[in-house]
Amino acid sequence: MENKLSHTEENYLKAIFKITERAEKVASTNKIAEQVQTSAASVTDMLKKLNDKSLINYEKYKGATLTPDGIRLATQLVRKHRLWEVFLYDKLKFPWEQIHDIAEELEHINSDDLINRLDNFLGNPRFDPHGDPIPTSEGKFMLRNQSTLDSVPIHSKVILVGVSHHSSEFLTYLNSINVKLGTKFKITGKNSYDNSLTVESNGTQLLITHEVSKNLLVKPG
Amino acid sequence: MENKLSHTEENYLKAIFKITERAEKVASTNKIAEQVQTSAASVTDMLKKLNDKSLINYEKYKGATLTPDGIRLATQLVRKHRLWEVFLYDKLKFPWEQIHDIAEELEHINSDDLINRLDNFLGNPRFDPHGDPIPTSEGKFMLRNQSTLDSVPIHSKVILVGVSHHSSEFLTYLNSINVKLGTKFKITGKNSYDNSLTVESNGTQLLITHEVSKNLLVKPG
DNA sequence: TAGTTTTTTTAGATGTATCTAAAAAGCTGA
DNA sequence: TCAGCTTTTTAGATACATCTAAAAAAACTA
Repeated sequence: MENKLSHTEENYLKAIFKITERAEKVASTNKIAEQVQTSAASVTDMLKKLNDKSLINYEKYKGATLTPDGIRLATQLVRKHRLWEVFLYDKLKFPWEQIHDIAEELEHINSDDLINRLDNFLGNPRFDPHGDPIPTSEGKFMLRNQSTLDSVPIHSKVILVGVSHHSSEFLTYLNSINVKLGTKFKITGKNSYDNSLTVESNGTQLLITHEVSKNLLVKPG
Repeated sequence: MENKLSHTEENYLKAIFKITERAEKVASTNKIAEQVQTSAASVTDMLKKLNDKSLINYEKYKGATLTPDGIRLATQLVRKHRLWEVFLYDKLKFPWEQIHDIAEELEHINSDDLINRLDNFLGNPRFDPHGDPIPTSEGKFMLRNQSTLDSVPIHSKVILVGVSHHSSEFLTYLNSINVKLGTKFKITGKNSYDNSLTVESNGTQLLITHEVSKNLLVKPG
């Protein structure tokens, strides 16, 4: 845990964190390969290496989980990524669909002093421009009671507080229908045959497909 | 010139720029090795590679100079480095002796949009916290009529506008004698046997060695 | 200019991150 | 359960950046 990690190693840790954070208990070789956009063979090599460094628990054919050290490092990477996103969005006025890729690079810069000063400079934000919580320097996440738009009952009134995909395509689509964090929705209809929704927002009616609604995080409002 | 360069390649370009910017017409293998802290053999390998990419002119045993493309890239790196230094100093309130090393990492992030937005965010500064000029996005440098403190006549009054070494040791020493950009000096004495100076600054007398005075850039004031 | 010293290059390794192709292990369903 | 499919690993290459040791070229200097 004393040695600095390469960018590549850091990206693998983040990928395993991301995979095991949601549904899966362990991150399989193929899932990781997909996440870091490489071959399964390369992943196997890296898993051995990270296992030797005690950052993951890995056994042949059984996938990987993060060790406490691995979790700590991955959480700090997430903290850095999200704080840089706030900087790019709030200070440099980048549109939200462009911040992810630049933050991917900035997050690899290693200086605790830098990131803590940045945190203060930004006013210690607790959520990033996609609505994701920013871990504290101790690794604690702020939790929020939120649900996905596809799971709230008809006639509910909700506020968009986050998006669970950060791709430029998805966010650009949301821009085009004038949906952003803070946008209020009232569910006016549910179509059970394709799970699409009709909602009222900004005084207009919108059709939201299931593919979109399951990636919109909302709270009652 | 279309391919992205590795951090290492960029560091070599910067090193050659730095060497040929001052005295030397060409950058020798050994000078470069010293600058990037590696062996002469490694430098030879890299010079061949950069020559193949048309970023430098290199002939065996004859050292290297930058091509126009190489100059353009090196200048953009200098621009990025110095703008990040302004950010770290002005916005994050880092002391000036700590900003160089972090900017070394930040300068490798590639996004013209990022750096131009940063420039605007910082108010389009023309000099960095060490007093070095920041190139414009077109690669133009602001020049200033300045001289080194060791070369001004006795009884002159001058203002410190730059330092030509950025090492943490040197800058920490200047902090300790309460010298910073903008500090005014009056030369009260010159000791010809060791070229040290006595100066009046902030109402107190200081002894400045030749080693220090030749790295202080001043303008009349 | 011829010998000596310095500088630079070549040759041959090492370690990291990657790949493809093929083998091995694991899973699944008739 | 075992044949076939999927997943994962191994084996063997490639490319990059680096090193040390030794050879070659260039630069001094007496």
